[in-house]
Amino acid sequence: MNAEKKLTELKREDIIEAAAKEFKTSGFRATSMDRIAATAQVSKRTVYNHFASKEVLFQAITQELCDRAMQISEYPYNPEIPVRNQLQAIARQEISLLSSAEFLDMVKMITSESLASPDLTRANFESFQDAGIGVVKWIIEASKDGKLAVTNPVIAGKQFLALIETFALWPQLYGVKPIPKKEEQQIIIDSAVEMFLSRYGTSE
Amino acid sequence: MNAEKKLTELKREDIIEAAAKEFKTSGFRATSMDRIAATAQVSKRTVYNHFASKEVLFQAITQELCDRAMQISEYPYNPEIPVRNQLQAIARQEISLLSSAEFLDMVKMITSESLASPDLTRANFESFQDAGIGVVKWIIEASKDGKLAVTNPVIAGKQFLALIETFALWPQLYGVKPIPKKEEQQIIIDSAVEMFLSRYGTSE
DNA sequence: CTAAAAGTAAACTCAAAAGTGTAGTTTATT
DNA sequence: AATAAACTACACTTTTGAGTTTACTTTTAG
Repeated sequence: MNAEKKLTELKREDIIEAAAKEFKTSGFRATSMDRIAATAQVSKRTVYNHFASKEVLFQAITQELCDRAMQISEYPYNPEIPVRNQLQAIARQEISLLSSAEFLDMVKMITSESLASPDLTRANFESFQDAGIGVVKWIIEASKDGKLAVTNPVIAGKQFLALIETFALWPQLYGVKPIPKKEEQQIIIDSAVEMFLSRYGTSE
Repeated sequence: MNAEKKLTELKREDIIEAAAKEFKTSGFRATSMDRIAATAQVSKRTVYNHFASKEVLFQAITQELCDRAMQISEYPYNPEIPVRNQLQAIARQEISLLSSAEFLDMVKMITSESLASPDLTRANFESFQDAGIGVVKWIIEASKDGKLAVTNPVIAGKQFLALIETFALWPQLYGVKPIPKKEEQQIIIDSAVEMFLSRYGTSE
């Protein structure tokens, strides 16, 4: 009787799924364990049998979402392709991450909690810290190859991401603007790449 | 017996001051009315005599802080001064706003609440919306004067602010970095101005 | 001086929500 | 079939915090 997953595993998944949904829509404090149990269609006691406390459950979820969202950001430099094209590709990649509802929900969730209780989300920030590192590496390689004139790659990397985030992350985080559509994304990409290359591009 | 302010006015100010302090450090939900009363050295009943509810008190405070923080952002264009210098002045002004602990506390406060309950802080966003408008106006004037080659002033304005905020606002909001010191501020200003002019500067 | 207006302390109601204990039921394993 | 492990319903304790009531004191204004 083990063709399917064991009951206890199924329950655990139900709980995680329900909690993720509730935390995303309402945040940590506004979500009660009773509600999570109800949504998961599971006894509250079962929730506590799997997760010792609300905080443990929250961290389990954010950490998993965080890891999943962050793993897509290595950009190998390729000397055969013009830097402009590579930059566009990087920007496209970044913007597609920012434009996923899942990512945005996670940022909201973590932001709203981190401001109130920094300890709860400290682990997540370690992930975020390294978010821009892929771009920086790429910039260093491109500079070595003489295709960019960058003296401070970390600053340059942040600038590049800032030019994207100011249109495709912060306004959405505050609910001021919806996630940009394809054409808007293209405008954002072009404006960022154009500015970056104006500043740091060489001959080309 | 009216040489000084009336008692009731003093009490009201004490309450506002205490509430502002508590909301700033702990946010809306984590701050209790008992605590505000204690900090203000006032009876809890007195708090409720002045402010009908916690929300009313919160909105009174954020709105005032918001108005105060936002009024400093008109940048008249001056054709006699090189655009580079004017841009530096604008950047300095912006960064000095972002670098005030008061402003940052307010952003934290409003952010953490707005993500959990958007209604509570909707009024504040109207103020924020117009934050970048002074820069945009300046860019338009400078373009008319032929000193900048900008096709979309709104985008350009956002980009300029983004280049500052990515170093002097977002990291501080998330508690990752402290408010930048004078020398760091200068680096931020220079990097933003340099990039902006590389992209949009004319002859010069 | 006196009445009204405002403040005070402390006990109170009420609701929400975290987490626990228990007794009984279902599922899995041997 | 029997036993252990997991789940369930539900009652329970405890804490926290918003907002109120009450009985009393202080301040202000006529």
